[in-house]
Amino acid sequence: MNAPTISHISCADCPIRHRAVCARCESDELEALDAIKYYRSYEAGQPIIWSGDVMNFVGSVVSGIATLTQTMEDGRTQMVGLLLPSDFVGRPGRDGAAYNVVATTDVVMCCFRKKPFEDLMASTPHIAHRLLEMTLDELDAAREWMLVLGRKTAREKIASLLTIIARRDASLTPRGAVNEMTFDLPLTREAMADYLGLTLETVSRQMSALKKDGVIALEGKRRVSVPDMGRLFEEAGDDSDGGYMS
Amino acid sequence: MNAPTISHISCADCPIRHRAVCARCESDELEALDAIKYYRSYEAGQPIIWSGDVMNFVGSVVSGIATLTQTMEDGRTQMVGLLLPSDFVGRPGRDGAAYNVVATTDVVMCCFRKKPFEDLMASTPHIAHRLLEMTLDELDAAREWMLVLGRKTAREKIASLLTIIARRDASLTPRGAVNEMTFDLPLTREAMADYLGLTLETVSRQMSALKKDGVIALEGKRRVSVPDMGRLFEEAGDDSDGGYMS
DNA sequence: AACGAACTTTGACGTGGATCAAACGGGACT
DNA sequence: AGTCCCGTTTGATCCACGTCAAAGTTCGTT
Repeated sequence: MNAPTISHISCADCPIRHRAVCARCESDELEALDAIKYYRSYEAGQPIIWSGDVMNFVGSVVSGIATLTQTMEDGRTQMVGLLLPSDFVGRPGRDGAAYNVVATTDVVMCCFRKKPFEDLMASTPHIAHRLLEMTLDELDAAREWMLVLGRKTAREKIASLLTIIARRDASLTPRGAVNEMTFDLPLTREAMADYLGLTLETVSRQMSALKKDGVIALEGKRRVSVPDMGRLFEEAGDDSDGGYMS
Repeated sequence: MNAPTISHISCADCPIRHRAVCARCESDELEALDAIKYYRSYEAGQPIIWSGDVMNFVGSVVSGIATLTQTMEDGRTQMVGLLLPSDFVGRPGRDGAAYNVVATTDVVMCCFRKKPFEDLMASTPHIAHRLLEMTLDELDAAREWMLVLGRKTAREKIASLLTIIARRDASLTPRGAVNEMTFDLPLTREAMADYLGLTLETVSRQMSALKKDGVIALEGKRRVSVPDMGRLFEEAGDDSDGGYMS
């Protein structure tokens, strides 16, 4: 498993402080992006994009958390991606959205109108390359998740999700390689279930089981403490530390 | 769901007749690709790339079928992609392979050494753009498959797989929108199970059930006739015809 | 403080698919 | 023709997770 590349598309003065702006950014690129950007806010629970809609923008999440989901006619839904600050939304060159994007907390997006962005992409190879790297990262993540969905038990699925959230949280506020950590779950039990291909009851039961077994501790419903990250990786069935240690 | 973009990377004289070479190909691009290409053959069952290996090439499948799989320590394996002729393998800019690639039939690949290919990419925006489109297609496919793995029943999973193979087969040998078709299954029951997150016994049982119910007919073990594609799409739980009709 | 709404936990029970096991092709060798 | 090997089918049983139902928790509102 390659460590995800840290690279994203961002205008010059977007308040994304969560990751360093890509070192290869040229100032003229930033200015050009700056000229076509605008901000949009969404409230928790509000849809950002509906599958099939015409999408006339692309953009990055500045703050908050959004989910990418697919739904069947009968209501069964599967989350196919989790969007955290600095994540990119949109598919240059495609007109329609393929998934539902919903804000799970209040969300601020930094948007670029699609046409000018595509023009900029055509004239700025760096941006196209970074976009390719980001898309390859997403593809890796999606395929890793296919293994989780297809072959892991409920307990392993929960542990895998906690691992992913812990890893992303650690990369937002780096503190070196530590063996214990605590973080907030940004998802309801139902959203976790949609991510994992489980029911919310099973998620709840497995969370309780992991707590009983001392793998995690819960403060309230949402705050999770992991006394031993190595133990959590084992529970997830991962053959590595998932790129968390370094 | 967007119809997948038909676009791929191919040298000038590769015998890929299965899809038209991208119309935007400039002849100088083709010549440049031609200069760095070489062919490799693999026998059925032979590994092409092992996860974690250093990959010093990228390339396209010319003939045959290969699978992309991930494996856990204890042997559980999940297929994360199916490579048919004209599909691209490799991740420009990445050194290590993230998955196992195995030839399921005899396979011929048209390879490009990675470094020269990356140089060419840097100097030829068209190639980078096409690669981005292909990666976006793969991402869409992976995410669609996440819904299958996470939320569909065994019977729906089988029907979904048959739908995909029928669709790809139809695009290789176009014959207009027809309601019945027959094709060869390029996979063993075990490979189907690995794709679907099931056991081979369950795959076999569900195939028998679909046969008993008249959704499919089997000639031998591998040849499948579908008297009514619409019926198959319904069985797959798809809200659309999966892009097959046109 | 009392209420209600949304989320979560827990229990009892049913079932779809996994597991274990055995038999059944069909093609490639003697 | 026989037999070996590999893939496939089918059967019997089990269990992880889904389903249905009820109670508990948290938090905002009156």
